[in-house]
Parts: sequence; structure tokens; C-alpha cells
Amino acid sequence: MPPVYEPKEVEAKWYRFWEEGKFFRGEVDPSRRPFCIVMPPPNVTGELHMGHALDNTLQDVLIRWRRMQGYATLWVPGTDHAGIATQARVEAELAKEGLTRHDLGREKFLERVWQWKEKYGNTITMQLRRLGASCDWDRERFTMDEGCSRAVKEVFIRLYEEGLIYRGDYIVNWCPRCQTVISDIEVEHKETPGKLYYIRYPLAEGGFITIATTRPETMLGDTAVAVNPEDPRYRELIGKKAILPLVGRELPIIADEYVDMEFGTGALKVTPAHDPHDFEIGQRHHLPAVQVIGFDARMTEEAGERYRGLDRWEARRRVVEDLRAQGLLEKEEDIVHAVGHCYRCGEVVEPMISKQWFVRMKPLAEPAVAAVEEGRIRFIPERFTKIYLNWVKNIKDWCISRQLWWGHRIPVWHCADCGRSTAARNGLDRCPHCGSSRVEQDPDVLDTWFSSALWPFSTLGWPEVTPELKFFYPTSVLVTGRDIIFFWVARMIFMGLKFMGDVPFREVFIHGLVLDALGRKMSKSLGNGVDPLEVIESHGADSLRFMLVTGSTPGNDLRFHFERLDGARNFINKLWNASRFVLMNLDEEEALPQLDEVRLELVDRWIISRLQDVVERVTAYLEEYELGEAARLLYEFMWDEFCDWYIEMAKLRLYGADPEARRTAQVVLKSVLGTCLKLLHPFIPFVTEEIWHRLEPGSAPLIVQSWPAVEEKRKDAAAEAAVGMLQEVVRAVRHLRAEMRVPPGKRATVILVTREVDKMRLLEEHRKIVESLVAGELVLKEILLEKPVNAAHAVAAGIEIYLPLEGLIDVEKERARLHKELKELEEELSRVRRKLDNPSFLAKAPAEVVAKERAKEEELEKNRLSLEKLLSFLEGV
RNA sequence: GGGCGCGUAGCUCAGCGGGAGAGCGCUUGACUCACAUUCAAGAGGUCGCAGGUUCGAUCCCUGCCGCGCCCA
Repeated sequence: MPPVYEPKEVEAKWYRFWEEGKFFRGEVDPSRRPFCIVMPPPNVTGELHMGHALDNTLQDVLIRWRRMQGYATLWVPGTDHAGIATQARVEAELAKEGLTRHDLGREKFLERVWQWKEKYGNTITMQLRRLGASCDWDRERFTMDEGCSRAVKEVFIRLYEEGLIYRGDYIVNWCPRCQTVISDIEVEHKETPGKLYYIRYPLAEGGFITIATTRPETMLGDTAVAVNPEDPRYRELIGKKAILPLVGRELPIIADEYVDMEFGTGALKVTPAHDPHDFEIGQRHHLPAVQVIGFDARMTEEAGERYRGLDRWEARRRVVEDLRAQGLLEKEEDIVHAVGHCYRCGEVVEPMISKQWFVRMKPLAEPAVAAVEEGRIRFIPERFTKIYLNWVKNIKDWCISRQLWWGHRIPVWHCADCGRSTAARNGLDRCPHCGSSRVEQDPDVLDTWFSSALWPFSTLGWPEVTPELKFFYPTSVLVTGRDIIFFWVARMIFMGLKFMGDVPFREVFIHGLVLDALGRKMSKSLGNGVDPLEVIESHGADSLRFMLVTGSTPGNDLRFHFERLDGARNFINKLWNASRFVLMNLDEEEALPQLDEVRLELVDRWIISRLQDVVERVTAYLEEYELGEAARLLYEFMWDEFCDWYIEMAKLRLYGADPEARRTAQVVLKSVLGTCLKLLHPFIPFVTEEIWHRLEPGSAPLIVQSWPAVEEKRKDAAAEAAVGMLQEVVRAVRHLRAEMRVPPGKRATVILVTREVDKMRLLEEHRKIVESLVAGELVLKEILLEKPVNAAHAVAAGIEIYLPLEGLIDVEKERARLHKELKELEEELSRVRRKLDNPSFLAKAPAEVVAKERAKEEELEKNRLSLEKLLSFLEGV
């Protein structure tokens, strides 16, 4: 066993072992309780980034833990077809050949995309394997595979037939670069500096009204001017006409409560074709919509001769120039306002009226609200409940059509003769209304999120009623980032309720984002992303996983620091070496007895008792989704208590002459280590599996070992208190040695004085252990007759400690040191006493707390007396 | 404008009603027979500010300041 753990080969070996051995397989088994997670499907085009690494590590921890607990676990992996992203990727490839998708035509283009998917689509799933994800690859799904496609069609048609899907002219967000509509939540509003232009619109009867706008180019499409009905400044103008500059159109001046009297001049130009609010005003007042910006973001015919064909930004400049020339530009102000950008490509979106498909959300949202309000779905952390509810309660209809080729094509056929539309599961070659054969399928595809919304049941076989669906639905928990609560979580909830009649998952475990060391979002454009695969190469997957888990608190973001990664690697190396130590000290030929068959010593009972506490708390933390706390607790136990104390204390017996004592130490070391491996396995599966097989050759792999249970009878408060006392003494002596610069190699004599018999006996019985830990020889006395002249002094656990030194000690310094300690002690003592002197504390605080304070007082008082005695010795010198 | 989160040791962050914690960094010492990816010892904090509730507040409530995110 090498002294430094080398993850590379170990990880590859065990992953192959697990996968080929079908240990990830999720089976329907009614004799066991189900535990199921569906993986948020990463984009097929994608490569693993830190967000995926975190998300999947958390899921894997939960799955591995539940698997060890004996649940029938299923973790369904898969990928998302990612409409825009994938299509863009393939189009870029075509562009290199000088082709566009239109050159190929729809069918050929789709063939290309499928080819591309076959070639590159498994990159990310290979990377998930590197991470150690124990998902059931035999059940891997793709949002455009046959089953998912069937589910999508079925859902669409049922919603359509119920009238919950409609097609209509509506204002939507158009991305001129992606050449498709995008939904409201795909628009990112960014604070952007701009200008607020004040423009005079002449009134038909003379004079003018000044409006303020950030988008003067859209004025060419104005069809009204609106003011607030409450606004006294404009009350008389309502119903009058204004003349649209540059165009000459007459605009009615209308009253609408939407208008903010405080903003600008309180008068608003209304462009129903290019602003969502104006669109609504237009609907309320039956205003015409004039489209002046086209789908290519250039001005249309309607914009007039002078502007037609100009790009929208150029048009803005021209319009402003022309207004200024005509003296109609009153002023411009600098302003910061929110501008909508396409979340995919960053282009400024253009609100545009077009014919699109929508899902009527109200009837679907109501049950989705109820499910969460009634607690049938629980968010962790709880605060995300509010964020979710707030969104679902204010939900607007969902625009689901996309002007793309790659995706689920809308299963509706339009008849060129009678003009009617028909939804059909299996295609259509004749119009069922008029019999015409001039039917054509709607060219649009569905929003990618439409298919992901069905993921929890489409992956389990729906619309078939499969045994998997019956057994594993509702799934147990959804683990995902807080950035896609709206995109995905909410939609799965209403789709699940609608089509399965039950929630898709019982709990939603939300985590934050992985940020760079400076707290910025990792992004391609910033180039500040850290590649998980590189990290796995350099530090191992276990280190990455451990770092991500220990660094995260539910719902909070986490910064990626390489120092923390080193820390995780060091911990794994520590575990490796502790195991190496244990293995080196086992006798291979000899079978060890069981824990019950050996006579345990105090320190054995102590570490085993401490372990019970760890088992209990780690399990409780996992139940509460406090994965970070669980991992941190294991880190501390392993490193501090097991390595730094127990192993050191066990060495004496291992290297000693008593074979029975040696065997006992071996049994305890092996047993505690084994339990630790089990507890650590969900977090760092590779290294633990590797060690396990060295520790327990021939036994079942760790991945299917059962999760440790707390053994109440192994809890031993007395042992914990006793060892706690020994530790206190050891620490005090070490402190003295360091303070007095006694070289570490030098064996020193240490005099311990106490009149308490049980402490004396304890020290007597563990003399060897203490001696080895302090590298000295103990002299135990009930009372000290002669004052040690040249000695350093300390007090711990009510025991006086003398460390005789060879040369003369600096009495002044020693006295000062003890005085300082005494002062600190007295301060604490008086704080405790103040509490105990307070009658209302005694009356109102729980008895337990009072007892604790009393015990503390007693202890402090003992130490104070001893310290004073030591000081009086020094005064006498 | 509304909502949410964060402000704790030099840095990064846990803890969140009864003794201020960790890792890194720093100081001192040690290649001690599992590990220098180590060991031992130590320094370092008015737990953002101001009120309130409580026997007791870093933790609960209110207000304020600063930073970040989401929604409009």
C-alpha cells in the first residue's frame, strides 16, 4: 500500500466493477421501500461543469446512503435535447461547410442533428461516470427518445383537446439572433445604461404633449398616447388627438391606469406591436398594432420609406436625429433601465406580435399551488416555498412553440382548404373536417422544457402504466439548483398533478450555484469556470465530491477555492494512511474475534461510544439534507478522534508484548474503521470501496453494505468523561513542554498531584498511555510534600501538574504566566457565579442548564485553588 | 418598487437561544517506527450597527447600513 493515495486507477477500477456488476440497478421490489430520484437531465450538447458536479454529487450521496439503508433505490439518468443549444451547435458546424440548415432542408438537417447527438451526446454521461454517479445506466433516457416523444404527444393532445392549449396572436419575446420566440422566463433582465428621450407630440388643436421613452424608434408604430386618468395635468386632453411626429398619424389620447404619473412626463406613447404593456393597453382600448420592426430586427415597410430596412439601433439614431432637427426633442436624460436579453445568446430581445402556441396556465397552476401549500411537496430549505408560490400564483400563459427544427414537433395539422387545425397522435394525411388532403403539420416545435416537465413520469414509462411507474412514482426527492425552480420544478409539479394525479416528488432539495473564488458566476464568457474533469484528474473524484459537499449549505451558493480542494484531498490521504496503519497492524494469518468477544479497555469503550454518537448524528443530518454537516462531522471524527487520539493510544498495545491486548486493539481499530468507511462511502465512494476490500477481503462490496445502526449499549458516558480527563491532562502537559521549550525528543518527568482517588486511579491505570502521549514519565502523588524548585506549573481537570526543568526557571516569568491563567480562570468563574447568583436564572432556566453551570463552577473552583497553591509555592521561592 | 439571501478570526465559511468554531494563512517547534497531502503547541473575534423580547441573544423581533441574487 503506497503512502500516498493515487485515485486514478482506483476510481476507474471500482466504477467499472460497480457498473458491470449492476450495483446501480434499480429494481421494483415491493418488499422494500422505494427511493427514487430522477436526474435533472443535462444538455446533450453539454460538458460537465461544476454545477452538474455539485448537483449530481448531492444526488449520489443520497442514493448511495439510501441504498445502504436497504431501500429499493432507483436513480434515473438521462439527457435533454436542448432545442436551441443543440440546433445552434449543428448549425455552426454546417456554417463551416458554408451551409445553412435551409440548404439541407428540414429532414436532412434533423438527420445531421441525430448524427451529431450519436457522436457527441454521450460525452456528459461519460463524465458523470467519472464523478462516481451511481445511477442506473440501463434506464438512461433522452428527452427525444421514443418513449418521451410519445409522452409529449399524449400530453399535448390531451391538453389541446381540453382546450388548455391554444394558438393565438400575442406579444412574445423574439430573439432576432436565435430566430425564435422564447418564453418569459427565458428573458434575462439586465440593468443597462440608456437614455430617456423627451419627445413633443403636437396636438391636433395646437400645443403639444411631451412623452418620455427609452425606445424612440418604436414611435413609428405608435397608435395612441396614454395618460393616467387621475392625472390633473392631462385630464383635459383625454379624448383629444395628437399628431405622431415623423409619421403624421393621428393618435388618440387615452386614459389608462397602467400609466405611472411619476415616470417621465406622465404621458406614455403606446406601441402595441413592440411592448408587452402597450400590447395590453392596446387590447383594452382596441388600438391597432403597427409592426415597425421585423423578425430580423430591421425596420419594416410600415416604418416608412426613410427608415425601412434599417437595423433597430440605427433606426433609433436616425429617429432621434430627425426629431432634433424638427425641434421636437425636448431633452434626453441618462437612465439605467432593465433591458431584456436572450438567456441563450445574450441578444436584446424584441417584443413582437406573432402567432404562437400557449398553455393556459390558470387551471394547471391552482393544484400546483395547493400541493405545496398543503405540504404534499416540501422545499428544502423552506424559504424556497415562498419563491415558488409567488411565481406560480402570478403565472402567465406559457408560450410553448419555438421556431426551430430540433425538438418535438407540434402534433397539429392545418388544412389549407377549410383552415381548420387538428391534433393527431399518429399523423394525418386527410383533413377530418373537410376531407382535403392539403394538410400540413405545424412547422414549430415545442419548448424544450415541455418535455422536461414530463421527466419524472415519462422516464418511468408513462403513458404505459408500468410496474416502475406504479412503484417509484411519486419520486422521493428532486435535487436541483435554485436557478431553475421556475423553468423546471414548477412545470414538473403541474404536469405531474395533471397527468399522474399526484405530485412528481415529495421533496425538493435546492442547492445554490458554484461561484468562482471571487464570488462570480462561472461562465464561458468570463472564462472563470473550473473544469471538474481537470479537478478529477489532479485531485480525484472523491476530493472534488468531498469539497463540494463540505463546502455547501442547503440553498446557499458556494465559492470554489483550490485550497479547499487540497484540504479534501488531504483528508482522503489521511483516511488512506489511517487505513494503511490499521492494515499494517493486523495479522493476516489470524482471524480476529468479534467486538463482543474481547475485553475492551477504557479507550476502546471511549472511541466506540464516540462512534455511536457519530453514527447517530450523521444519519440525522442526512435525513435533514444537511449533507455538509454530516461530512464535516465525519472529517472531524476521523481526523481528530480516531487518528490523533485513538490510533496513538492503541499503538502501545499494538507494539506491546501482550497478545490479548494487541488483539483487542486490532479488533477495535478494524471495527471502527469499517464503520467509518461505511459512513463515508456515500461521500467518497471510490477510496472507501478500495480500502474496504483490503480490510474485508472477500466480503460484499461496500456499496451494498448496510448502513451502520446506533448501538445504544455501546454508548458509554463514563468512558467519554474519563478519556476527556486524560486528554485534558495530556494537552496541559504538552502545552507546558512547548511553553518551556523542552525538546520533543527529550523524555521529561511530569508530576501529577491530586487527592481525588478516582482520578488518581484513572491516571495510574493509564499511566503508560499518558506517558506515551506526553513523551515523559509520570510521578503520581496525592500530596506534594516538597515544593519542586525548578518546575513549570499548570492545572488541568483539577489536577496539579509540575514539569521539573533542568536549568533554573525564570520565576518571574512563570509567576506572570500563572497569574494570567488565574485571571482568566477567575473571570470565567465569576461569570458562572453571576449566573448562579441570579434567582430568576435558577427559577426559570431548565434544571439541566443549571446543573451544568454548577458542575462548571465546581471544576473551575478546583482549578482555581490548585493554581493559587502553585502560585504560593512560587511566592515562597 | 417588491421578495430573498448574506454580513462571525487576516481569507473562505460552518454554527443560529445557555461554554465563540473549522479549514487555509500566520507564529513556534518536530522528517516521532500510517501519513511532512504530517504531528505538537500557539496568537488572532465588541459574531455589521442601534434598539427590543428573554433569567440569558452571534442565534428570535424591529429599524438602519453594506454586499449579492431573483422578480416587476
